[in-house]
Amino acid sequence: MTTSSIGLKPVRQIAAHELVLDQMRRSMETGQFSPGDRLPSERELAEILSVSRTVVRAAIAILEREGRILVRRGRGGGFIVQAPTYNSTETRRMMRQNREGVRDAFDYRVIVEGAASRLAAERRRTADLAELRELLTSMEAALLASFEEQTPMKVVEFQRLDSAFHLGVARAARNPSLYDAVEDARRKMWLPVGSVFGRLEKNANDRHGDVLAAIESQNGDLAEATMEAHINDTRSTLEAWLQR
Amino acid sequence: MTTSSIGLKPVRQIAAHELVLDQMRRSMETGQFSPGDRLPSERELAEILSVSRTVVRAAIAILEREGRILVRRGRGGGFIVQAPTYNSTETRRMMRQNREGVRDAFDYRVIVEGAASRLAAERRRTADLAELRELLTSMEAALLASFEEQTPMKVVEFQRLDSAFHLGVARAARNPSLYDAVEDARRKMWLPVGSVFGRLEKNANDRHGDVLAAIESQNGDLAEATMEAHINDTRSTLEAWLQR
DNA sequence: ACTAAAGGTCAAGACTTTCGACCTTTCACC
DNA sequence: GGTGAAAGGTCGAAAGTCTTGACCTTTAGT
Repeated sequence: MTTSSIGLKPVRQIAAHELVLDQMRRSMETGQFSPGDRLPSERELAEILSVSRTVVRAAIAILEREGRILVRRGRGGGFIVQAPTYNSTETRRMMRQNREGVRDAFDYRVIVEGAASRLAAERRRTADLAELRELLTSMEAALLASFEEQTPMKVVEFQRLDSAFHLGVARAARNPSLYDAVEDARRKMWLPVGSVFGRLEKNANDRHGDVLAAIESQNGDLAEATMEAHINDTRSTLEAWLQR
Repeated sequence: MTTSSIGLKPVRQIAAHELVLDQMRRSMETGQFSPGDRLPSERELAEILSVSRTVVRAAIAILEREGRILVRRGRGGGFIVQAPTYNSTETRRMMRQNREGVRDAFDYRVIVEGAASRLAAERRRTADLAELRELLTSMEAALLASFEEQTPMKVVEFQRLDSAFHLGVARAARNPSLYDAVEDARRKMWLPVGSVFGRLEKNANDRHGDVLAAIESQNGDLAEATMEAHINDTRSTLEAWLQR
């Protein structure tokens, strides 16, 4: 008879190149490197990440196959970040088959981002407000620009700023675990989803101003409620898009 | 000139035996194995965790050095879980030097466990209630027993049940990310802290009943508020203990 | 006393990662 | 236009970790 031992699951050792891949993905997704930027050179990356070049190359090879970066040889070459190309039909199909997962992901976002917004209202400093305000104006600009010319590039730029704004709020909450949770929640679901809309809605930026205002006024309840409303707006938009 | 590249941190590859160690610790801390229990045999563990015996042994060796398990050879031998021995003076000193970390950890617990309690109220099924109710009565019994005879063993038993109760609430919320967050929050801070109190307060179980009642009545607001109050009670107790 | 069930040991081989040397491509500058 | 520097590309040896399987030792139960 084997012991039932629920709770002990097989461990999966994570290869060094997978860890590297993860970090590079994250750095691109959080907008540290935008489309067109060059990543640090192979040798620099190996140095920064303290792994061998071999490992860096393994990660790079995967990103290249995915089309996420372009590899150019020779002087002035390097790894150039490409705009992500999502297959919206595919994503939509996947999400339709996983309604429960989508719901859970949004519920989780509402919880952690709502709480982050509340704490941010209580703890924000002047520098936080300045940073968020700047992101807000950049988003306005990006949104307007995107209506004159709807390129994927513009959409990506807006989403990069959107991510930066939400993470900025989380940072202003000054709780490391909570920040990680927010980052995690966004990575898990929002990035693939968000990038699939393809074009921006006119109201995409409406709620951000309200959130910032609530944080500025140090009204925790309001800040939480506004953020929750914002995320639930997005949820509705997504659900409508899934119905279509 | 080196690229600044903030955000790309050195990756640390995690050895298989560390992953195993982690799972074994978790399984003991969440009360799947209590002091006195025998873990599955070396060979079974290797099978269950799909690693080689060598790896299992590496993890076991560490747990043994820490006094967390006792290794007995021969037939009828095995790995026997020991009651954890925390050094309360040491822990207190560490926590005094890290007040901010303690505050953040409690803030995080309030957020995720409060939210879990709310969702649990909305989604709980009959089976959840039965499970929680049973844990509650076991806790009552353990608490009473601990007053007749304050052994470390009794305290550990109560804490095991306490953990099971809180995780049970999180499970009833039926959101995997949130469950992980609750587990994480408890592991990060509460287990070392909780086990350091040394003896149980008479009111240690008072709030659990209220939490369960609120969840039973499907009153989300109340369930959240009660859980928050419970955790903040604990926070106060801990802070008083740190002052002493 | 024997046997089965446990932990303990060892060695060969596979796989991953590191390190260092060298090759090839490309651009910028002279 | 040549040349050098800066990039990616390739290779091979050595070190480290993990797997596998065979075997040893200890101990409790029959």
